[in-house]
Amino acid sequence: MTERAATGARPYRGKDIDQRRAERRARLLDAALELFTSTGYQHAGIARICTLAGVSTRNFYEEFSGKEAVLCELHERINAVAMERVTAVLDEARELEPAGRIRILLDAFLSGITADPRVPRLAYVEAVGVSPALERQHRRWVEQWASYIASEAERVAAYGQAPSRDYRLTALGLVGAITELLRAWQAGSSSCSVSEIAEEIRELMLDAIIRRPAQ
Amino acid sequence: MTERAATGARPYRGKDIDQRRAERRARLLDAALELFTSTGYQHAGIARICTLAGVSTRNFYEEFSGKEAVLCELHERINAVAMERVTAVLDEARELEPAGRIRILLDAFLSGITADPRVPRLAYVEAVGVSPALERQHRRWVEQWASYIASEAERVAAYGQAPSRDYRLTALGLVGAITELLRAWQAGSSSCSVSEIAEEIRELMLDAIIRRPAQ
DNA sequence: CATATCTGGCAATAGCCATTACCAAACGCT
DNA sequence: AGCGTTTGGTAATGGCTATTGCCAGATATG
Repeated sequence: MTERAATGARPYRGKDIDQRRAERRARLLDAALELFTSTGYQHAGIARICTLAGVSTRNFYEEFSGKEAVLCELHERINAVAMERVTAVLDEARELEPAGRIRILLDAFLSGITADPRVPRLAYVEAVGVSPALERQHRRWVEQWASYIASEAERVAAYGQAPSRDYRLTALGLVGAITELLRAWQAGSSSCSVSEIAEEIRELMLDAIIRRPAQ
Repeated sequence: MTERAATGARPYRGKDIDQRRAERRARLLDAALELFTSTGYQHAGIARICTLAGVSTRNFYEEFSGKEAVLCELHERINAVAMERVTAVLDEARELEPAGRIRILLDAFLSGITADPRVPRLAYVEAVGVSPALERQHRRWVEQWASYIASEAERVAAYGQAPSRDYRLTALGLVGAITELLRAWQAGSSSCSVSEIAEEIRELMLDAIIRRPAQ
């Protein structure tokens, strides 16, 4: 009688139960991305997100603990997807010379992140200064990107094209440079093109890594 | 009889009327800076700001139109003060060689902005993604700082130590690098010292400006 | 075909907080 | 010293929105 209560894997409305949950989740994330980047995170109401997603508020709370949880997941996904893409591309180019790897890394990252202008907007504007938790998450990713860049720099150094030194701060600065250029790009789409940004960052990065020992 | 209503410059409680207003304003700004950077802008209530400032909510609305106006003014002041300081220092060093000017510029900016950790926190974390108006204000200042750096770079170029080219994007990236390093510094005070940041940015900047024509 | 069970939408609730009306007290002028 | 005016604190109000309880409809199974 009551022992069937724990089933839950039975198809219901043509689809599996957690399949529908997943679809709702995806629609909610899409709608949230849209609203967070148009009306802004603060002024985006849960009701509106649900309406846009075609999901009731009841179901919203079945998936997320609140608005901030949605923002967290979006932020996490954006970074994870970008990181995965970059890692995959760099794994392909294992035999390439270090400087070429950096070019590849940047192209992969930038083409991915600028495919949808809402993505950099969410990651670099809307998700800033929201809560201590999100701030920690953001710092974690920044550190991760920085150490990724630093390890590539060390590879260049091992190749003999750059001095052997601690690249942590340099990498952190480069992450900031990329972030700011993307933020500017996203704010006014007329000010500069993606290829210009890519070119600029590439030069900035190579100059910072292949640095003359001292001045 | 009623014509005296427009006076308002008569001393009231020992002090002039607009003098007291100015003092209240200052106290409110101080209290807001403190709360915005501790509990965060969003979760900082107007009542708390007033309590901390020793000012009633009534007087708050006499000075500011709302919480966001306070944040705007803080953001504006921080940038204006920093810009003034940098301009003053550079005016002194009019005869210095261009590369030395850049060193001076950075030292002045960094020593000023890091004197109070709350300042970079407010400018680079709390004031981000709050409203379209604040975002515009932020962009205005970023552009201003970037063009300032760009003009210094052109000075280096004119001196013959750097190629003559468009430095706008480079400067924008450098602003981002500075911002990110300060954001990291402010987040965890143990990760890096101000002097390390200063050193790093100096190198980053000089390398980016005194760039080999092409590679 | 009927019933027990699950699902999801609607609307009520409840808490929070900005904003302002009002009143009491302080102050300067005559 | 008294009065009219200005000041400032307090407390009420009003609106907004996140959150959840409840019910009607849908669904699979016996």
